[in-house]
Amino acid sequence: MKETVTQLLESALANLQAQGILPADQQFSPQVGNTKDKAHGDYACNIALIAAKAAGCPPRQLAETLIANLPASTAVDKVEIAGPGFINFFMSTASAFEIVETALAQGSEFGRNNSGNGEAVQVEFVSANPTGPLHVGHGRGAAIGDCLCRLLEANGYNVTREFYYNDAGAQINNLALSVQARVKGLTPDDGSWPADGYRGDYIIDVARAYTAGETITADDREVTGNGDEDDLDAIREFAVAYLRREQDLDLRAFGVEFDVFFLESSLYEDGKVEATVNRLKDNGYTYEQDGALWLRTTEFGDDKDRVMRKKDGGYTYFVPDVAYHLDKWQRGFTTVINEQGADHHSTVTRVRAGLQALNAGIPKGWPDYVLHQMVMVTRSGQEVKISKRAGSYVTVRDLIDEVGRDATRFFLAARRVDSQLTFDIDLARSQTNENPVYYIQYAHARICSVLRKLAEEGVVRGRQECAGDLTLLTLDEEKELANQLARYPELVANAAAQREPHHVSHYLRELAGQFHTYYNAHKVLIDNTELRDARVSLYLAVRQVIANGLDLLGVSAPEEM
RNA sequence: GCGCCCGUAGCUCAGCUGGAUAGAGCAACGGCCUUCUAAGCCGUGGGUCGCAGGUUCGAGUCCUGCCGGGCGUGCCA
Repeated sequence: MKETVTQLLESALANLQAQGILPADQQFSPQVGNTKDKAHGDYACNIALIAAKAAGCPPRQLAETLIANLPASTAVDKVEIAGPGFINFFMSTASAFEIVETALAQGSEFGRNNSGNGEAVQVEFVSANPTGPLHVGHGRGAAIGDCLCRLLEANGYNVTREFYYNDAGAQINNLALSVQARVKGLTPDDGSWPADGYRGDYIIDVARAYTAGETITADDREVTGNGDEDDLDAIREFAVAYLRREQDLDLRAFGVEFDVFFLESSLYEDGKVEATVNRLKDNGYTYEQDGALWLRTTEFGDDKDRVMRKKDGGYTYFVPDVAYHLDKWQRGFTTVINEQGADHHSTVTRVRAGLQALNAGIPKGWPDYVLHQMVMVTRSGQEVKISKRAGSYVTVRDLIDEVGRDATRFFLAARRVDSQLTFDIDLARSQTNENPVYYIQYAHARICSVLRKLAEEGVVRGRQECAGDLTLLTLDEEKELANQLARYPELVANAAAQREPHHVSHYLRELAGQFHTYYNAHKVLIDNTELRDARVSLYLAVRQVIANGLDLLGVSAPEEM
């Protein structure tokens, strides 16, 4: 529909260029927008305001000339000039409901497109250290990252979901020491407890399982605890496997599945860290100072140079990070998106600088980053900081157990990534109209309920069956509902292109609201079967779009509440 | 100090990459269930878009400077 208007305008602009009213050597691309006020029609275009200078005449006059040169179209009822020179398009009622047929014909495919053309895209997200249960910040990352993946898939990209495990650094040593201390019966209050040890209760579980000789299966490996309290390597290996399995179970409960779990340790094992270091040295971007090896990241926009190899001989975290991203590049991903907490934003410059210093033909701004801000959890208006199991933070598991998977996912993906998020447990738990998740799901369930009622009357409608005479749909609510459905495909395209998954939940909230309004104002199961069937067709289209949209969020679309 | 992000109704947030009179929801107040699910709907009130400049036909949106909050500023990740 919007495309139709755009095409009409493009053709009119070409006419004006042919007539010499507009310069032929300039490009004019009309931006067609949705109107806020229906007094302004269905679509509006500001091209006359923008091109007025080039035409050398007032915007309104140019708008008039443009309208005179618009090709005739049955889709358009009338065109008006408004304000300083906006061109407002009023679409015909009949054309507005074509979207109902389209949505029903395409079903779960409606809204999807193939603009990605099968291009391989990798999204790395969550990437928590295997040192404890996932916290709510990881949950936000999981919800955003997975929704982004679904959006990219809906645009025809071939998406790989990847989780990077920092299983090789100092934090892991900390973990091993903490578990070892618990194996030896120490508690965090003891004087000999490791300095930066992990104090959460889950360490007790790991220690107990290790002592008991349990066998842990985590992705690519199986590890059995040997119970030896002095074998720190065995403890480390066991603890990492244990927590990886636990994190993966949490993610599955959250409805997120990864294609690749990439281990930092494998970069060392495969010699990729060493190779990266050598390459950086060979390229002349490193120097020795104070017993450490430094990288000249300042040559690539960093504030100061960064240490690569510490005095103690170990590498700082960003060296394997660079090796890892080189590996991503070599695997053929020209588009890579890293979803991370904004508390790690300082790595962005560093990793990109390291990649540039490799001279590997990697583009400057590569890879892309989506950084989400912090999450605060509240209950009864008070901030919640403590989880019994993890100690100092609220876990993803806590939230799933308490408010459910759907609400957790929805709330964590419903806000712009760069604004801080307040997760209100009371709101997420409530089963009233305060809660947008239930509000949207209820719209879906209501439609299903109407279909059941209709079936009781002996009328069975296929979920994608368009029936009735759509020209009988003449109410304002119906046309606006149809217009909202027509926006869905551009929502899918925009949200993916901008990497802004929060648009999905907002769109659905609006669509559900419009539907509830319509539902309450006009009965659908009426005696006039032609009109009834047409309204049911509209209902079915709404149901389909809600289901498709919820699927992008990884939220269920229940048949009844 | 420096870097990144944020500041929109009492609260939680949108604002389609510069457009028309700034929008929702919640909370507050007032209505609607012999009618397809009231987990719903309708109505009312509520704003110097943090402040001050600038850019232009036009700024919540872009630029500069302040103020306030968050995060970072490790030879931690």
